[in-house]
Amino acid sequence: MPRGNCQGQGWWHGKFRGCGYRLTEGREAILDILAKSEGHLSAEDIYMKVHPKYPNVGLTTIYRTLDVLSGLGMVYKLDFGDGRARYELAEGPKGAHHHHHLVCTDCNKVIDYTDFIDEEVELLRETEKGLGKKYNFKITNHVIQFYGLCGKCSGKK
Amino acid sequence: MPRGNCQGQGWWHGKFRGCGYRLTEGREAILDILAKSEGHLSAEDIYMKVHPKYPNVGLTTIYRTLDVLSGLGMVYKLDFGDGRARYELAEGPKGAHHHHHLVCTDCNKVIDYTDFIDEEVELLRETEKGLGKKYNFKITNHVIQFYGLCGKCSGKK
DNA sequence: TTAGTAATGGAAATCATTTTCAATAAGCTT
DNA sequence: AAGCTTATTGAAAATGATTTCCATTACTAA
Ligand SMILES: [Mn+2]
Ligand SMILES: [Mn+2]
Ligand SMILES: [Zn+2]
Ligand SMILES: [Zn+2]
Repeated sequence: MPRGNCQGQGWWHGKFRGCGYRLTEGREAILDILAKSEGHLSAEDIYMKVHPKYPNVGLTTIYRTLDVLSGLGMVYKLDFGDGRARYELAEGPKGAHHHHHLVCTDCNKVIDYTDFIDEEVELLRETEKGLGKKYNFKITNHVIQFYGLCGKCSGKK
Repeated sequence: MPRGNCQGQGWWHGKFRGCGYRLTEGREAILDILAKSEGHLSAEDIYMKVHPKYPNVGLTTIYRTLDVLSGLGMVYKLDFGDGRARYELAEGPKGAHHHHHLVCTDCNKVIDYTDFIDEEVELLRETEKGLGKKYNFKITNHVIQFYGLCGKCSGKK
């Protein structure tokens, strides 16, 4: 039963099974919600969405599954500073959609942006290579977030 | 008593007072610890260090002060995924020391790096300008972190 | 002084996430 | 199809970082 690092091929059935995980109703439900919701959902958000159709899937399973998924690199666990973790699919059914985030520190609005992504990604690639070598790190991921005030919030009091 | 956004001049006495905050023993102690510790301290870490000398400063005050400080932009509140917030001074007594982070997802070791900082900062400046205009955001801060396995952890089992 | 208000600490409350544990279900082997 | 092994599960309880309460104290300005 090979666990651990199982970067694999296609979509989830195979990936899951290939890594020794069992494919259960709850796990599929969660993945489905993540795939179609296209947002930044908290564990509880997901629970709310899964519950109507699968009332027997508990919050604990949501947390556990999210953990497995982010361990497999299928899901990113994000922190926007609002006290709860948020999750998004690493890549949709039809390929990646790499983006970074713009976060309003006042109302917590989050914008996905892809502008400048190419330049950023290129620089990141080089940086990762350089840092990896210099500090002997095997870099697998990065986070770039800009914080500030959205239009609505900067025109407040 | 002008509160809120008080981006100011020099070092803390002035900044604090200028923003209508009172400079108290506890606050000074916390700032001192942050200034000399040069790490990524949690609220409790700070409490531990402050307590011997100022046994009458409570954890609650640590949290409150840290909040004020990050509100003033004097301190960065960081999340490395280990379940507690960590703090670092935004700029030391002798000027800024802008850096980004390299985080081991296994042992939570954190490395401050300044390599590539110039290129990164330049790109960030442009990106901020572009994003700010396009999304009508007043960007005040950014976070760049690379995640991966440190040498020790990548050579594990 | 004196009043007005900011700041404090200790205890209690919050609340997201984890842990425990007995029950159940997946996938594999007959 | 039935049995077996063990991953997975849900509910409830535990955890633990951060907040909130509130009565008390410390500043500041007039
Ligand atoms: Mn996103
Ligand atoms: Mn740092
Ligand atoms: Zn906003
Ligand atoms: Zn490590």
